[in-house]
Amino acid sequence: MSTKKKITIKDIANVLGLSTSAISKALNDDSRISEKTKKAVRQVAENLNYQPNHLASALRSGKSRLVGVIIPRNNSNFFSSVLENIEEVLNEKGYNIIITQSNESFEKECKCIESLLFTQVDGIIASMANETTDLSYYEKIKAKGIPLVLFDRGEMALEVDYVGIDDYETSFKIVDHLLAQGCTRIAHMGGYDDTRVYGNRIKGYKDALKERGMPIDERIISKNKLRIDDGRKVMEALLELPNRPDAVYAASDFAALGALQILNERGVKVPEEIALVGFSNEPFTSFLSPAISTVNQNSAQIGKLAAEAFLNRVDAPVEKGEVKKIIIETELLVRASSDKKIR
Amino acid sequence: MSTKKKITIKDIANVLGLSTSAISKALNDDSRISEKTKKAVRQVAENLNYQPNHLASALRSGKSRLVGVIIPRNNSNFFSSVLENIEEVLNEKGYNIIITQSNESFEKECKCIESLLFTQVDGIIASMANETTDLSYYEKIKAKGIPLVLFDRGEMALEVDYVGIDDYETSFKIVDHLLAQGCTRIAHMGGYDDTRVYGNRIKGYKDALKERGMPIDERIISKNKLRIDDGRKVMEALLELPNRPDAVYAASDFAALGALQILNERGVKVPEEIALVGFSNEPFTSFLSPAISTVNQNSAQIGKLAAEAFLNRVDAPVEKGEVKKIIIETELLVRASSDKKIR
DNA sequence: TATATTTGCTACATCGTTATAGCAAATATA
DNA sequence: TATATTTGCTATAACGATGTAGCAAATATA
Repeated sequence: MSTKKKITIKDIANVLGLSTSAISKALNDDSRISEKTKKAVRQVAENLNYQPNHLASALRSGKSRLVGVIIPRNNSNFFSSVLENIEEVLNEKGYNIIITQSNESFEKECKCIESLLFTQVDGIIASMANETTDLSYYEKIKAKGIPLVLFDRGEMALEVDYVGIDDYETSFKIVDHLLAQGCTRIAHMGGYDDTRVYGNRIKGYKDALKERGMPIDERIISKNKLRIDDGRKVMEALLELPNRPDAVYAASDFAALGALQILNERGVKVPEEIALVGFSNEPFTSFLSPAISTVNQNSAQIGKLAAEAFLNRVDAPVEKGEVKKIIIETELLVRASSDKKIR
Repeated sequence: MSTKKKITIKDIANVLGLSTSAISKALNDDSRISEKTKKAVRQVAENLNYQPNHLASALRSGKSRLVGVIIPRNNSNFFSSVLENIEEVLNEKGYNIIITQSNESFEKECKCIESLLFTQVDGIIASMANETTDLSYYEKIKAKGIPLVLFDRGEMALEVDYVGIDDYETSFKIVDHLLAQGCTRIAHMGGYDDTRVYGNRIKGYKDALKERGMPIDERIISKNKLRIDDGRKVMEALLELPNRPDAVYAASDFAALGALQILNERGVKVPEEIALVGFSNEPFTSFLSPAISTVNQNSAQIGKLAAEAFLNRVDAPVEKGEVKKIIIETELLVRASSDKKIR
């Protein structure tokens, strides 16, 4: 009943009168073992219900077949979709993933790295916490020669592979869309611009306006944490202005939600009086009325590409192999909140 | 520069002219090593930037200090909150967690179990996929003597520790609340009743009505996957009925959302004409207008208790130690969708 | 003072695999 | 037929830690 006794390759070896090396090779499909023996070994392994001891092989081979993933927080659809795809790609190659959450805290992020290294992961795929500016822990990973791939929240300063979207370019798409809707005064709810992502969105927004010959008014540009409440407060302030904006581009769906709540509460017509666009395609944006236009970041693709970047690094020589920065296309999802039905 | 060379206890031993056993013992704070030596060892370890090899100690000690967690899907707030708390409790005790997702598929769930066992986890904390009825894989975990804790989606059939809410009792709370609001015809959007969770909610709903002397009408009880679209379809059908319900209790927030969309689209006043209550406290329920009343499942507590249940199993003799079924209180969050302001 | 106990360490085996070297038999090549 | 190569396996030593046995010196007990 109780399978207390653990079956090892030694047991298989005893049954077949072979050496443990032969068993190990047979199970790993080594060319120097005859087909006949392999078949017999596999048969016996199954009969005995043999389960390879991962720890032993990892210790001996120096490969744990474990990949650590660090995400800021697992409450957004974006990250859970990225994770799902990383897992799918890596599982196929025999890797398991260990997921850790930094909770947007630099300190916790360091702990995550520590414990992943402790667990002897073969690589780390990470999205940095917003508050992280000290890159020494990431340098430590690199120094150990462990493949490191960043996604979404990266740092160009770090010489590592990166997969993300073009935030700058996406701001152009949004601004152009709003201009095409006839908007002439587009406000921006931005994140703190010391994070690359939000900085680029702000920069793209300003450059787009400039290139289209529109004025930039700092009074309708805000920077904060982009939570629902931030969106509410900023929207309230915007409505107080002598000349209201006729569009709001929020760099986060949560801020956009806050803005929409205020607009609905005040009876401001969306999109007729003020058009609204968010960012990230959180599922709830489509639940609301009006549904909020937003940006699909192709999270599935980001996950797949990040996993593949890791796999390439494992094979390819790590040293001096020109890091890859992969930027993928975003898709502007135009919904009711910014669709004036103009043709 | 490149720390290619790995530092082991052997290196520390060489520096100090001691044996490796002495180093191991010193680092593990063995009483048979003098304070002076311990201090010296710790000092050298730090100087050399020694990182213990987890695989080696896991192999030798037979304890990996890894705990596997299986969740159906990581897109709900509930699971991500449970995870966060499991991690917090276990990290503190020196455990790392490996998160796997079954995607609600029995087949994938089996793979998750396989790969967790392969990774030699010290225990598994799981919430079962809805379609799982064959418990043989879970029996396999038990047979191996590895602590197993189920949460939320469990099976009484399995003799293992369990942490969850009282779905049956919660249905009483909801029905009573709706009755108190003056509702007399309460519809139920339920899940498939072969899953314990949904079965209990349905049972609680019916028994509550019975106990309060209300009739049960099968025509206003539906069973499906409780996605947004299911909620929409069922709500449409309910509105077609000759005698509409004046309240809807949906066993999922997503179904409740679908229902609300239809009600809003048709101009049915919520809660005046039809009151609505969901289940799970997904964040979006509070974003909507009207905000949907729902049930807070105390996910944080579930996570903490599940982790603690595992820790207890590790210490306590596993055999015949009466399994613990922990049921925690839920909280009904009354919001606009069911609050008729009656006193 | 003789014996028992404690202290502080060393030597060695071990966890379950895999990597390396090597060897006999079978097969290919000259 | 003699030599080279391939095939199919064995023996042995790791990987890096830890647990057990044991031993000398220091300390306690009789």
